Amino acid sequence: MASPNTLTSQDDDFPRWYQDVVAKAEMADNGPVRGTMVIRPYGYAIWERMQSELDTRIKAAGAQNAYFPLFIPESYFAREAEHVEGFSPELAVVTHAGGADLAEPIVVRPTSETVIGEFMAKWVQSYRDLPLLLNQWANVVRWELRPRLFLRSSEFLWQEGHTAHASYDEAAAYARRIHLETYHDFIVNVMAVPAYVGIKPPRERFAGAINSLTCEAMMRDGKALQMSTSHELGQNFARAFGIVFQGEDGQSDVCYTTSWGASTRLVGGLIMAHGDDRGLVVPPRLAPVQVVVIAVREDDDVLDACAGIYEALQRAGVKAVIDRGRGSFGRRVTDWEIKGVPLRVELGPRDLSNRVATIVRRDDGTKVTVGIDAITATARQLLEDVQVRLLASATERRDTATCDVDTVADAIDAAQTGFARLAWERLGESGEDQLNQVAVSVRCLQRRDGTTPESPDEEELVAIVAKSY
RNA sequence: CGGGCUGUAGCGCAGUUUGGUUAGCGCGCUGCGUUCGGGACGCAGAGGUCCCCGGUUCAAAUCCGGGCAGCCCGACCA
Repeated sequence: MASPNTLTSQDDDFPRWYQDVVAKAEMADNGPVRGTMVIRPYGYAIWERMQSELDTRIKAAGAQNAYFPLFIPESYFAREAEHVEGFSPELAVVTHAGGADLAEPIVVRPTSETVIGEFMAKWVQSYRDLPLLLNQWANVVRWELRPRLFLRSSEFLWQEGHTAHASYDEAAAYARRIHLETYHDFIVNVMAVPAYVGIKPPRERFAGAINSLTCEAMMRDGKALQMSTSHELGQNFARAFGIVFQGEDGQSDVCYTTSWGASTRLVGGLIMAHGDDRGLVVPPRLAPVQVVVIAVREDDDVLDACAGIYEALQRAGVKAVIDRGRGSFGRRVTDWEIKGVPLRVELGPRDLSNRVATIVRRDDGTKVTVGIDAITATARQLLEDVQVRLLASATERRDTATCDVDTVADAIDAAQTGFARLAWERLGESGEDQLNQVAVSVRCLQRRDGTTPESPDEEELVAIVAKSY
């Protein structure tokens, strides 16, 4: 087994454990439908935890869940010029249904600004209807040229938020709030992945957006992965779809809209940010299973003791499962390691007679022997330690692989192994061209203190430059 | 669409250069037994349109011609 630097499937370095645990390793064998992906139950359990954590934060930001159609009339796309231009090449279009050719082709949604815009126009009449804060959990389809497991599959699951506001400032503030309080908070505090926050340079923006905010993480091979985006759409979509409201003064005005999303790509990001040669490493706050209680042997007394430990853990709010001791010990241990379960409690007859158990950490492999009565307290403390250590070590890896440079040539050089940081005004259009020619791009623009700027026109911005997935 | 490469059992591969009994190996799978404190072992089994079509030949996974599919690097991108 090799390090999980990439999610390619033909490579000698391909970590085979993805296939066992998380997803079907190669894209699903699905005839001419290329690049679809099968997520196995354990991988999906991780995604469900991501959904749950994100959904809580989305609701805290006031948005409500809703659902909109999978099929979108092709004409909707034509209404926003940049949007149609950006998405046309990757649309899957239905031209035939119900045994006949359709009068108008139907697009399988690649994202839902257009349908949701259509409905927002109906729903918004008055300033009293604003802000309208919607979110949907859905699958979308993008016929990408080169699919990649988890990172760019033809079909993927995500959450897409869509909001309409009465003013530019309010819309911008909301996009920023989602960017920081929903996405960045989740990525850092739950996934334990340090992410650079910032805005996209104009050429990297979402098609139709006036500003795109992004969280960019570094994978173990030094490449960048966009973990989430939040877009200020200005009045572009609102004008195209007629999302208009009457203000307190009686005047009609066009709304300002936002959209924002995070996808199953996050599962790929998790694998590549924390995984090691032994398999997945899932941070405790994200883990569907935080502690596995392993019976070293299938023995009644041992099983009783395991059940007691399990119940005590559950009572303390720890997500635990019992491995009941069928099969060889080594094999079972390895299986739990591959799944990245943060802690395992090993208990056998010898331990039982001494009233102790061994707790092993997945992240660094260290073992401690503790009295049976102390297991819950120790486990809770260790879970906290693991969470902290994962973020700290990922941050250290990222920081040592981020170089400050002064020239485009040095940036390209640094981007071969990590990130480069240089003054945005040093780069300019021509610098960006030079980067793009060698598959390097500006991932985001930040202020000098690392915070997210309002626009690319702010003074003294720095560009984070890297190769990306 | 450019540049590389590959199609043989569920998965990973050898065999193809130099055509030759019944097409092999590892993992996985089924059964029985012994095991079980770090990926166990023995024995017995199941499992194949050798990508497709055509040609050469006594004989084709192997040679020739033509297709098709997939993977990797690039353009596109959550």
